[in-house]
Amino acid sequence: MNPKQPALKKTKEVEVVDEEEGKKSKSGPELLRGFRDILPEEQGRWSFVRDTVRSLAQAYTFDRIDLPILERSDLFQRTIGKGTDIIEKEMYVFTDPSNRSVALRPEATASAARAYIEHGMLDRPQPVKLWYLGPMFRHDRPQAGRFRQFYQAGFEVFGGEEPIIDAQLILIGKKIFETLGIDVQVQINSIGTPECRQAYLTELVSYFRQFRNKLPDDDKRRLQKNPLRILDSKEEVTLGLLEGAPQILDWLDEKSKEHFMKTLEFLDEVEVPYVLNPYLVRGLDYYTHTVFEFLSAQDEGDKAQTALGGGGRYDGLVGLLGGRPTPACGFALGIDRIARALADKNINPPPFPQPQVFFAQLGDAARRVGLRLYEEFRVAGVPVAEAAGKNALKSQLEVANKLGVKLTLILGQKEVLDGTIIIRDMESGAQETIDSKKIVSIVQRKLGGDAGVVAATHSPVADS
RNA sequence: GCGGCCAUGGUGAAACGGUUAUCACAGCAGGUUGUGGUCCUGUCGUUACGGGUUCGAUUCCCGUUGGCCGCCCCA
Repeated sequence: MNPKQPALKKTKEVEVVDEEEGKKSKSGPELLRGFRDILPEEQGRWSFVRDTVRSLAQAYTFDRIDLPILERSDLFQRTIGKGTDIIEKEMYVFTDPSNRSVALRPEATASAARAYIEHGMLDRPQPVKLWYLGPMFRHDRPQAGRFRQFYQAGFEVFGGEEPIIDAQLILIGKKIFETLGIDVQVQINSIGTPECRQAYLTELVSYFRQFRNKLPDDDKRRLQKNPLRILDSKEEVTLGLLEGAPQILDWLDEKSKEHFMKTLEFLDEVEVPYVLNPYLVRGLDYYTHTVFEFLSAQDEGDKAQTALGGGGRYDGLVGLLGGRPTPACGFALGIDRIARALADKNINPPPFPQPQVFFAQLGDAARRVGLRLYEEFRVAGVPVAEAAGKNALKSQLEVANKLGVKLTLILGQKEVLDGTIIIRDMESGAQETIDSKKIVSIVQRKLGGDAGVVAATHSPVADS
């Protein structure tokens, strides 16, 4: 294969040139830590997840919104909370060429709130229901089901304070998992308003202060930094102490209590089972009232990476960002983890429809005619596979065989001259030569209903 | 960010101080002229990278990078 030689040489040269910065010399290109490629063979599962999210979003009349991946870094610093890990050590923050501090979004709720304010969505009929899907970035230590670039689908409702909104969001999440065939447990809690939470925190801290010397280091640190987190400690000692600790539900004001009770009632109404988890707290500062998580029901016991989604109410967020105070509620789903859960459960979504027809050509005259034929088939909605780079008929048939097509069309010099084409049934090996003008309709007839299947199922929308 | 385990071709494995690193699958090229699914042959790796110990290293040591697991945290 002569033509390959120069190409190879060229890539080598390029590599050498690229070396100036890094020390890595002869090793190939490498993925950045925590980043990954989602390969064609995983796309079936991913599309299944994305399509399910999309269709339920539409069914519940949410409007799609696409938000930028890069935002001013203070958007996240102000909303997520200065003390949180996300802001303190996980955010990709850098200075852009115009010397502005920007960040790769670690989540999208803040962006959605920003968009809501910036585009005056408060002038639209409330509540405004938005959904999105896209990559998020956190510089966390990678682990199974945890990547530095990961995908989230999110649902946000702005401008509604009714508990029915909380309940419906939970229902939507639950339905998405149901459709996908994944069992999840809904855990729910209320952390009330910032005011009653503050009162509770004071109480909680003073409770644990008595046992300060007994506490493990991790929990001492939490007590200092983010006392609420002590609630989901895994330490034996702390778990024991927790039993006597004040419970947040007892500290909720009347309004918060009512909101929570109503949310639960609505959930009962639509028969969404939930587990009341008084220790459930979330990592972002902006939450108020209802918080919830979707946990993989699979492997209880060890809690690692089983949170497939979570969310809650964030009534203060829009106001915090300078908008008119607007109640809001939402949740996000971890697409990577869901895709992984499907793989673990061996749930294989309907595969991408494979082409049923293969086109084999011999010589340039046939290639030329083939190019035109290919268009005819495309217009007729019949996808045709080919191996245009190959010359020998034998190797083209090998490919056709591997693809498992029903029919192979063979076009050589002779057929081009005669205006015919050979159609070969791959199963029986039977061949017939037919008028090339009739080929599309004959193929359609031979494929019966199958040909049309192809177009429908998966719609490749960029990034969604 | 902390701790532990690991790293052999595209994939899955073998060799575990000693001659040209073995096997399977996949890929590519062939087994004469225009016909697939079997078969045969060839080809595909500076054993992740860098350094050290040694007469000699895939095998031992150190560093880097990456993966996995636990913690932290989160989706």
